[in-house]
Amino acid sequence: MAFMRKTSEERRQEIAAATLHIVGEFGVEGATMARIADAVGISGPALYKHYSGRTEILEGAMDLLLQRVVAWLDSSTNPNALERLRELGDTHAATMTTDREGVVAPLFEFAAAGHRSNLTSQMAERTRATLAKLTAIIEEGRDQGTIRADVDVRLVAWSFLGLTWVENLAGAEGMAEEFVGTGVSARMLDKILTDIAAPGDDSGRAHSQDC
Amino acid sequence: MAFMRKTSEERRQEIAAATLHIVGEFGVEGATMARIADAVGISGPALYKHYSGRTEILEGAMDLLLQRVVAWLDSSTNPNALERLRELGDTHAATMTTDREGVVAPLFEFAAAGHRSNLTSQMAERTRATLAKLTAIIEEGRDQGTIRADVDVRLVAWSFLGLTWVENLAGAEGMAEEFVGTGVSARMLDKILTDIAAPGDDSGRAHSQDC
Amino acid sequence: MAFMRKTSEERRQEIAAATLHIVGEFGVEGATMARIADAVGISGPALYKHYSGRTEILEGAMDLLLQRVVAWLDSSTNPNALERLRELGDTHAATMTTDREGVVAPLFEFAAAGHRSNLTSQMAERTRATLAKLTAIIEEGRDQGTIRADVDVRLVAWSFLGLTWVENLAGAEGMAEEFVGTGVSARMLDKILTDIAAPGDDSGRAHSQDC
Amino acid sequence: MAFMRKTSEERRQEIAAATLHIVGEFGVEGATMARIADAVGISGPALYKHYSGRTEILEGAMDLLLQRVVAWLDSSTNPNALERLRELGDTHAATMTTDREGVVAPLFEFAAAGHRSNLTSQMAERTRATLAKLTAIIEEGRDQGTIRADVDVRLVAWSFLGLTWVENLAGAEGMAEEFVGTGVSARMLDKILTDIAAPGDDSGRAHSQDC
DNA sequence: GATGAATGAGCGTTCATTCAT
DNA sequence: CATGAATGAACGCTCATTCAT
Repeated sequence: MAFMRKTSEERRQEIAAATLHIVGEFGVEGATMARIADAVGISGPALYKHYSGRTEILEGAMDLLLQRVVAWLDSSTNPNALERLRELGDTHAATMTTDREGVVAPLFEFAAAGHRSNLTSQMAERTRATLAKLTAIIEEGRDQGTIRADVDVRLVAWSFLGLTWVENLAGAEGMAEEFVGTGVSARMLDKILTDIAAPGDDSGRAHSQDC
Repeated sequence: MAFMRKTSEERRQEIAAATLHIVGEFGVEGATMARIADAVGISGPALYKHYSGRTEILEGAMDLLLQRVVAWLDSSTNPNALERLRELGDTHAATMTTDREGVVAPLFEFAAAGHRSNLTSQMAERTRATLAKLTAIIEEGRDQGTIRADVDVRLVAWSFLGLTWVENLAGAEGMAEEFVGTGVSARMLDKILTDIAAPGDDSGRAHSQDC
Repeated sequence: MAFMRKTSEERRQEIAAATLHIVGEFGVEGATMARIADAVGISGPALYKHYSGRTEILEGAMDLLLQRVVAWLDSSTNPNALERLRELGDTHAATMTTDREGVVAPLFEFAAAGHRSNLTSQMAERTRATLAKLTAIIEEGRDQGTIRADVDVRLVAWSFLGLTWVENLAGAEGMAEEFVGTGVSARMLDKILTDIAAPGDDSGRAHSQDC
Repeated sequence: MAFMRKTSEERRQEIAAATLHIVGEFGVEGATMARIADAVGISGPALYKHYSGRTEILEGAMDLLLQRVVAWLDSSTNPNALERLRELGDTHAATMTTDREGVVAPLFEFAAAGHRSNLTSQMAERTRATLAKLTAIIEEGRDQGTIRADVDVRLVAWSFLGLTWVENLAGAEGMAEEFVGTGVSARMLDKILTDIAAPGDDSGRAHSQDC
């Protein structure tokens, strides 16, 4: 049990996951081969049996990250698109405190490192994919009548995505408590959703009172 | 106060400024002593005559950054607080393309690096100062009647600050064109301001149509 | 002798041959286990089933090389010893351009690496064998009257061997064209042979004019 | 005395010399940064204060080598060109046993490594320079009447250079004793010089008896 | 008081070799 | 018995920092 040899695919996943965690904790540049190897429990050069080099490991970590983001976006099966958005927002805010290193932290680190490493294009691509997914949800809501017809879809998608970013940044700056904990973040989400909720639909927990 | 003591102080400023620029271009971890010394024109260990080490230099750079942020917040002298917010937002969006390295880029880099260097607390402090300043402006607007009385001041301050953050992150991810260039960012700003504009006040360039 | 025992022996030969080629192309230090395994088509530690380690593989390659050198020395069956020497010289110069990797290149590489690996003694042995063979040819020529009786046999043997070495070194330095291509090498061979040709024997294509 | 700081130029020379020696002993690929640093008495990365990297160190070593070769070629001031050649040959054979690592060994190693590293062109250039210098000496001898007029200058130059190469290779193969020690090398030099000596000139110590 | 020399820690990577499977 | 996983040593190189000068 102690010194079990793992198969390559297991190891690859293990390495990617460990790297993702390390990126979340120490940043992309802090994700050194030694730290990764240490986290996996193997020794330095052994990483090269599973990946061709550090870059490929980082790419593998990004792939895993992407999967997790997709999983997040698919995590809500609520048929009501507006409700779905709210649940996504709630989930994101929740993971800010429960599993930062798993998704939001590395996501942010990759984005931050993006314009220096050559990972930029990949991150931009991923971001666009996320935007597209959000856009699709909003349009679905518009079609099903839960979201107002005159809504600026791109504006809303960016607002939603932006909110998650700000949560991340606040977390990175050690202000998660002040932004998320005190409910500011939740009120911002509420505002976004209330503003786009179709009249008569009470999916949004609160309503803008007089508009 | 002393006569020629300024030489050293000038050098400190020079070093801080150079460091800030380098941080904007290469990130916090890319701000190596060699690069800084090179940019200042002195070379190598001479930096230790003015600062006790790399950390202190970075702190000095952050101090300078803070000054610049304050200068930005004070850059508009418009008596109308609502208008002032709009001008600040416009200025930020503008500097995204004109002088990224000067303020927004290093600001973002410091925030990004924050939670692993020991600069976090300082950044949080700076962020709180900015929030306080924004809060003051909003309250001023409320008092002068240009901003609605029932506005959630903290929510608005965070929304405004968050918008600048998202602009930065979009820029870092190479998506400035898609977010700022296509006007999404401007529409988000407009939405924030329109929502808080006192009825009858037309400081906001556009109005939400039916509210 | 055994029936299917040849498989292993074949593999050994295969490995030795591949190694020889690699040594010719990348040098002794460039003959890595990975490259050898790759060339043979098996991969990695399988080599240890046939050889005890890298050193033994290199020794195996040298053995094969020795065989090939012997084959070269035996390649001419011309009964006239003087002619035989000329043919050997011509063959060597020819292989410089046609099959460098097969013999001359690895031969040179092993010689070059000799004094730091522990292969030196083997190479010296091989060299002595070659010298002995050349000596035998020269003495045979002397006995059959095609080579002058008063010739300094060791001097001639070394001169001949030295010429092949210089051809190799010139090739290694990228000066094959200047040394072999322009006929300098051929004239040196001619000079050696003319000087030792017995008077009246016209085996040498040219004659020293005034002796 | 113990920890004296050396000036850069001293160190550069020191490093080049040490590298040359190491190349002579361990080959070009064996000239590792650690070994060089060790030989100089400084520690690894300190080398980068004087050279930009390993390649530049190797080039520096080659420069030094070139100087030494030139010094060798200029070491004889004998007005008689034929005598000069003999003295050069004698000196070379002598250094084979007295200071192998200083010149001949590294010279050979660089030549041997040449076709793999990108030092080839430099070595070829150096070789051509040496050939040119030898050619000049031979032509000078022809003009002054100590060397026969009908001599093939290029052939002689290559023969002479080739002899030094063979001495080197023999040394590398551990056969210096058999080639140089027993006088074979000296007789080869004698033969070259005797063959080109102008009739009546007895600069050559020995004469071929009957030609 | 500024500089050049030097260092120790650490980086990503390669290689010959071992061992469980 | 051949392979894939793993390792320890070593490689060239970068960096923040110290210290003699």
